[in-house]
Amino acid sequence: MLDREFLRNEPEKVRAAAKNKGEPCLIDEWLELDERRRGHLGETELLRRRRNELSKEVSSLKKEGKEAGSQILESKEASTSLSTIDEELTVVDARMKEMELRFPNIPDPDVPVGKDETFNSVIKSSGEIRTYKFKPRAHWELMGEHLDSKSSGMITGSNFILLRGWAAKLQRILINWMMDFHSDAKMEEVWTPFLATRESMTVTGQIPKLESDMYRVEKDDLFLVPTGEVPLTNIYRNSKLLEKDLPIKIFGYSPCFRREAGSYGKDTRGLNRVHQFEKVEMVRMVKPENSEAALEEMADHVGRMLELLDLPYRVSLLATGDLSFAAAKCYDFEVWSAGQDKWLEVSSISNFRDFQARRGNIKFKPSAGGKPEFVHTLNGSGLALPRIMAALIENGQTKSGKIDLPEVLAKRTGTMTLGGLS
RNA sequence: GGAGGACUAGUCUAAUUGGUAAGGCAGCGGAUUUGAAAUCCGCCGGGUUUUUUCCCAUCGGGGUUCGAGUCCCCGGUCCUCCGCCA
Repeated sequence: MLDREFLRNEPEKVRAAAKNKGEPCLIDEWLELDERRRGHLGETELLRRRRNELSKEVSSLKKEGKEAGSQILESKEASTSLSTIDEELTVVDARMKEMELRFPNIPDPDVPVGKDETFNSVIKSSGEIRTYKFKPRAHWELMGEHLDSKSSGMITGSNFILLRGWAAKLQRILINWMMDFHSDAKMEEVWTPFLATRESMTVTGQIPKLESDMYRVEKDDLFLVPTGEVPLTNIYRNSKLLEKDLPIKIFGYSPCFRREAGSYGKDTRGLNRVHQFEKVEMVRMVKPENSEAALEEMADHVGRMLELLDLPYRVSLLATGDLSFAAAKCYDFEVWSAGQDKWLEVSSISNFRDFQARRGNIKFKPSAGGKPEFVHTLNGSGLALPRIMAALIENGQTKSGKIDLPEVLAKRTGTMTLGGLS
C-alpha cells in the first residue's frame, strides 16, 4: 500500500509505476474520491464539534437540575445530518481503501524499465558451466521411478511431486542443510502454520491481485500459503517494535501451494513447475535506511549457498514488468540446468520497502524519540527445493546416470554418489 | 462443536453503575551530578494545524441515547473447561 499523502501529491509517479509494471491504475478516480472525502470530513468535524459542545451544556444543565430541551433538540438535529454525511463518507473511504490495495509498489530508480523478463539485467554470474562427454540427461530421466508421477497423479492430479527412495531422502537432507545454514547465520528459526487468513494474504500482497492463483479452503476462508513470506511477515502484523529490536531476521520452512491458473503446458515437465513445492524462506524487518544494504546481504547469503552446492548461477535485477506487485526491487537467482540446457529460477530476493509494513501496520519507535515509522520488509528464498533438486541431479550426473553430490551434502548423506539408471 | 471469562495506548492498570478516557512502568529530551543512581520538569495513540485549536480513537461492525469504555445485537482474538481427535 502506498501512503495517501504520496498518492495525493505524486499521482504521476503512481501512474508511471503502474504502467511500467503492467498494472491498471485508478489514480484519477482515487483523487476525485479523496477530494470528496476531505470535503465531507470538514463538514462532519464541524457538526461533531457542535454536538460535543451541546452535550457538555446538557450535562451541566442537568446537574443543576435545569431543563435542556432546546440543546437536546439541536443536538438531535446535528446527529441526524451527521449520520447522513457519515454514511457517504464511509462508502467513499471504503472504496478508496479498496483501490489503495490495488496500487502496485513503486519500483526503485535503478530498476530497469521494461515490459517483461527480456529487460532484466544479469548483474552477476558465478561458477563454471560443466561440459560433458555425453549428452546430459534431464532430471526426470535420471530420477526414473524416484519421481513417481503416476502415484502423485492418482493422489492429487497432475503437476504434483511424489519422491521416492534416494530422491525423497535428498530433499529431506537439503531442507535440513538449508535450515542449518540460516540458523548458523544468526537468524531465528521459526515454524509456522501453512494456512493463512484473507487478512494475512492481503498484508503481503497476494490478495486481492492474485487471489485466483491461491488454493482456498472455502469453509474457513483460509488460504494455503503460496510462500513462507506470508506467515513469517504476518508474525509482526500490528506491532510497534522498538528500534533496538531491529533488524529482525527470521526464517522458516514451508510448503508452497500455487494453482498457477492458466500456466499448464509450459515448463511443466518434471520438477520445473508444480502446484506444491518446498521452500526455506527468509524474512527481515529493518530500519528504512538499512533496507538496501539488507537486500545485498541476503543476496550474498544466497549466493554462498549456491556456491557450496557447487551450482553455476546467475543473478538478475528484475525489470519493472517482471517485478512482483508488492516489490520495489528484486534479484532473481537462477541455476544452470545441464540436462535442459537452460536457467532455472531458484530464489528471488525482494525489498518491499514500507509497502507491506503499511498494509500490515508494522511500525517501530525510533530510539531518538519521535513518531513511530513503518519498517521496511524484505524476503528471499533460501532456497526453493524442486529446482535445486533438478539442478543438483542434472549437473552432478555421470555417464552411467549416477549423481555426484557436492561435499556439503555428501557429509550428510554419507555417500558421494546417489541413484543410477539400472 | 459446546460453556464461561477477558480485550483500554509499547506494556500494566483506572474511569461516579451512561456525562465526554486518568495514571504507573518502559522509552525520549532537559535540569541536577565528577560520573551514575535517585529526584524534578517536559514529551510519549492517529489525523489536521502556525505551538494553539479542533476532530477521531477503549478488539472490529452495527444499535439504543442529547451523550456509550460503560447498555443491547453480530463478529474476531486470547485464556480456562467440556466434547471430538493425531
